[in-house]
Amino acid sequence: MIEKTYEPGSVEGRIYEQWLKANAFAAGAGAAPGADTFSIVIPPPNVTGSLHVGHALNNTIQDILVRFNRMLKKDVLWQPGMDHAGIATQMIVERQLMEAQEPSRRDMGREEFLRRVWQWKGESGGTIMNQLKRLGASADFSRERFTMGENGAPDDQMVRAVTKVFVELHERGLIYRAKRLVNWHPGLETAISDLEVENIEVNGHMWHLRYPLADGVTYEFPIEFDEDGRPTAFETRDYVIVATTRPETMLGDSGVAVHPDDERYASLVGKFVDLPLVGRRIPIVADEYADPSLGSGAVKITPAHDFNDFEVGVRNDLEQINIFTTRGEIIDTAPEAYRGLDRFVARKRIVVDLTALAEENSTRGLDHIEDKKIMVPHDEKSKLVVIEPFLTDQWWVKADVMAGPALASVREGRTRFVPQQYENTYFAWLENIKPWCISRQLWWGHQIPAWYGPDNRAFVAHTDFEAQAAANAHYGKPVVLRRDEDVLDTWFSSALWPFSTMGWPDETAELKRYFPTSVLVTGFDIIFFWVARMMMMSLEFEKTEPFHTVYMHALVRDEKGQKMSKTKGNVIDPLALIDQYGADATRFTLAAMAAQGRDIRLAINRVEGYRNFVTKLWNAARFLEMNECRRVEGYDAKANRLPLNRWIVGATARAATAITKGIADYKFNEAANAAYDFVWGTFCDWYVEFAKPIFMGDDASAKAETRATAAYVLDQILKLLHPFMPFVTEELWAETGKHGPARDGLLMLQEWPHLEGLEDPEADADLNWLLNVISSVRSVRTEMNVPASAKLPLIMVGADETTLRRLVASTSLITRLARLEEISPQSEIPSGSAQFVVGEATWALPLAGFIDLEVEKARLAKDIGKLEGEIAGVDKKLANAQFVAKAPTEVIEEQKSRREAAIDRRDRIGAALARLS
RNA sequence: GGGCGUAUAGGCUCAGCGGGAGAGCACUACGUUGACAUCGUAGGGGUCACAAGUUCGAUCCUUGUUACGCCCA
Repeated sequence: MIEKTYEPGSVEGRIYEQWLKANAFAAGAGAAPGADTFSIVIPPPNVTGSLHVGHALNNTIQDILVRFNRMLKKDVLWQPGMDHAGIATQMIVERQLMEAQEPSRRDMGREEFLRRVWQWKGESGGTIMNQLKRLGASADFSRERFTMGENGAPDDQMVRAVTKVFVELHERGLIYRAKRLVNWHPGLETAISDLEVENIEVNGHMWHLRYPLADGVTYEFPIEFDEDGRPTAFETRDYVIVATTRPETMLGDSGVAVHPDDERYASLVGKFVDLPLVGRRIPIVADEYADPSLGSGAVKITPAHDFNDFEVGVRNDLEQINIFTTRGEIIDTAPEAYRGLDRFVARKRIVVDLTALAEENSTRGLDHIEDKKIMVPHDEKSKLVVIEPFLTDQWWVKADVMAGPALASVREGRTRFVPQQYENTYFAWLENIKPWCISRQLWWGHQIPAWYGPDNRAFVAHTDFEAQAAANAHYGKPVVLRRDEDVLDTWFSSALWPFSTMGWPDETAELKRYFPTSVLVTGFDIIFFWVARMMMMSLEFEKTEPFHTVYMHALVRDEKGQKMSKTKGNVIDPLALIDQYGADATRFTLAAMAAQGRDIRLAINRVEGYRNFVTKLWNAARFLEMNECRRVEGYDAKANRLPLNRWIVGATARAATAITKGIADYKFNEAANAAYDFVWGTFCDWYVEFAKPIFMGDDASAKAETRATAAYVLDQILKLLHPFMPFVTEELWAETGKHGPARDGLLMLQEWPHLEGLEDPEADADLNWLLNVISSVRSVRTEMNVPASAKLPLIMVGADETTLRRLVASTSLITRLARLEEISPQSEIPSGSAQFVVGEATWALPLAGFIDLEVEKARLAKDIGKLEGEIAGVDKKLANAQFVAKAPTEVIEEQKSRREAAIDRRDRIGAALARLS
């Protein structure tokens, strides 16, 4: 017996265990012999992560695709795994050490610290994998991979993959080491990539500083102008004014730049200024970077602490003077007064000191301060720490070179984006890509396979043994090597994910079978971080694209359209949704709202609505069971006699087509809605209602056919809904399997319905007529305020043979569903009746003494008004010679038949109205 | 500043689309109906942001404007 209520909480865990026990998620489970493959690699969630609603959407979509393709009997692999998430994970463990008042990372040393991180990873990392299981994810968890492998050891396959890629890219000249400005995180004391920096606009200031000219040099600076902007008055100055948003960087100034065409300063190029507070003599250079229209037109140049200034410095051979420690404090080579000060403290101190200078001498020190909105680089994760351009030695990937093939793949259609518009985003970034800084000054991650000799020459090699050999050969004697302490950017290893998870660099069977993958499902926010880099790495090492299709799904926002964030407190926890409404309702909601190219505003009431849908399905199945609708061995859906049953199998076929097409086109909302409409709006609302009188009647053969058909259609529904709602469908599959022929296994391994050829236009016409009559009676009853309890007679006038035949076949149905007393064909409409028109016939509900004539007249008049409007519209079109001449004939025919139908209807209703007065 | 996207029911969340404006929620009325009140039946409600253009015909295509969102600088 199917329970009275469906309780997801008690069913889901049990069903999931059954799937696991049956090994139904394993690669190739249920596949037809020799079937095509379908493979997906999961976007590996951070090992520190927990399931948020974005993951829920991402994995719901993957699971729908995977379950669908598995039911198509393909050889399916959904490859799961996690990312070691270098920075995030290291921070978590460091914080734990701090909270437990244990020795810090540096105090305990690298080896012990890493042991602790692995320990933590083993204990509490991977929560998210269990949370994915709650969602119903059918990934092959036996193949779970981690970006750092089992234990991070050099001979671990995942580590070998990274090492091989690094070494070979280095050999090919695509990885190099160089001293460049990087985005430096002074809190974490590591470099980060430009993608991990977020520029945030803040209210800042522009400080205008006077730099005195050296060697007694003066010049004439224009201070008044005529209408045409020509200078009319000058003053003699022995200083230049430079403007900066970061006064503290003046400690590292090594030049002042003016534009080569700026006449005001032409005489100063090649002269020097004495840097205030520091006393350094620095040159004035001409460089096009200086914009004459901004501020005074002269800019201070700090090559070691600004990306633009760095370039200016290189062009003009200016010194690169670093003024910060790795923690963003002023270094000891700076003037004593500032040593050891934090960046922002130093800024204040310098402004104070420059102000003091100005008070002593009005041609020195601070000129003035201007309020200005400025863009400040922040750490993209915390959005709190200001990122510092910092000069260090780092490892870089020549991303611009590798971008070429990655661009070509998409341009030439070997990989396509869905929706396509994201290709533009991809192109725009790859066309302007900058070198990728891949080294991080962390401990948690893939340690860079480079060893340094006594003179700091780097030997890049697969193993220390190999490096040692190379070094010994190079120096001609045994030397002591020191391994690079740094690790690689997390995204370096994630970039290899589609093939490293399949065993690369070993030539495994999986790699051969499942790579390249079929589709990547991910959010657009990691196109650059991940998608583009997987493309580059795969094309470089496997000479093929890692996936044929990239499906980009939307961002999930709250119902007001705001990004969910912990600080805003508007986070919807998918696990809470699953607890409250069930995994199926949660999944169905996400799928139903996943329209392409549009953000999802998740509204709880939608989840509630789809929870109700789960209940509806449950109850329908329960009703069928109660009415002994059992599957029949050898049932043939094409052999039905009753129009009702011929109609429903045809409608099922249409629904199957729509759902199949929706999933295949990545239009999950269309598939979900087609399923919802069919199951609720057609199967439950009409078919089951029509079936009731048959079940209660005594026509044994009709009863048998309808029972068998109902059971058959329910089976199809369970299959069609399974990718969206795996739990409730699997449970009902088992319940309905208790009667009738034995099931051959789990629903998730059944074959997807192929129902072509079941459509039956004749039955459709019969049933549409029936729906129409019943709806019309119901509508009239409501509008006439007829109590639901009142059973009325229905009179039909002017029916043709078809209608009579239909009426004979369906009298009991109509009587029941429209709550009638009896139905009789008559030759005349009784006076005082409410009337309506279906087809050629006019129908009447004799309500004399009961209906309000005026209300009925108004109702009919309103209908006529609508029809008149429609007729007028069509007439106008048909009267237009251009329309008749140019519109396609089928459109014209359609308009004509619409017009006829409307006129016919209007006339009949008009006649009904006339009878009332 | 450059790029991308979105504007559809007097409320909310959203479909759709070159020829007849849709769903769910909310709302109103009714509910003695042997699956389901997590329900049923019916109903009200939109000049599809604004303007111009293309077209026989525009909610849909083009351009512009406005508003909002996102990405990049």
